[in-house]
Amino acid sequence: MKIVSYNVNGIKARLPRLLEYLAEESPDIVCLQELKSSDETFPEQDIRDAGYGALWHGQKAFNGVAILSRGSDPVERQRGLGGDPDDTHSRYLEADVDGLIVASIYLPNGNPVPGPKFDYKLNWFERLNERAATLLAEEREVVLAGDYNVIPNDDDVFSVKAMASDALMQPESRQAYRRLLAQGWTDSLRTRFPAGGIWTFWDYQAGAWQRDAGFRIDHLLLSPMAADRFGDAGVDKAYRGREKASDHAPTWVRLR
DNA sequence: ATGCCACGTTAGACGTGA
Repeated sequence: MKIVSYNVNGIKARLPRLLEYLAEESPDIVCLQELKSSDETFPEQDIRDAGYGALWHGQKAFNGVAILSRGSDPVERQRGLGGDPDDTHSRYLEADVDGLIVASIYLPNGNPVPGPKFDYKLNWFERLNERAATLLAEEREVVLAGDYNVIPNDDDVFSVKAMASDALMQPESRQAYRRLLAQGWTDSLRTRFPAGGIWTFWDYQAGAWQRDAGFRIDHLLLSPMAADRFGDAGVDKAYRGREKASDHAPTWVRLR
């Protein structure tokens, strides 16, 4: 089964690309981020007509996450993370999908550094890690899929120098990601491509796509039981080159 | 050092992204 993480950068603007993707690739599960849509304007019927059940956690203008499942309805387990009752951002959604636990994650960007947005990112990351530890304790097949807004290693970015001061590759961001992995999660794409050099995002600006100036920030983490079923992982890079594309490409893992 | 480009909101720029 193919499980996808796709930051669509606005589901209204990206709906033609998303429907194409569903029709052409027939992924089994799709975790979406950056819906930029309130709950009321989520295109439920279009997605249902494409053969997918959906669960979404929207927000007006920015953030927003969803989980799509081909031929079934995801069963909600949790929306939002615990640990901060004042957090109003829609960045986390967790569901049971045909026996698999799946989370769609949109971790805060955190720029500029330093500042309150970076503090929020690190705090949110700690809350995610607490949730992840709870999920591991269930000893089930779990996939944590999303835009983590973290470049894990120097070989996950086109230019270390160009991004050195960015929140995506600050030591604190990387350490939080490493602490998450150290709980026992498997980074699918890293497992498939241990030498790095694989990008999931290319900026709209400065001809980044044409220069292949990208980096890897969309990750699918597997619990030990899910990792036992690991088959393959990759990036459907061609979708980044289409008309009216998102700045992220669909990133996927295949479980046997 | 800053803007580049794109989206959403909402009718002129501005907030946000990364």
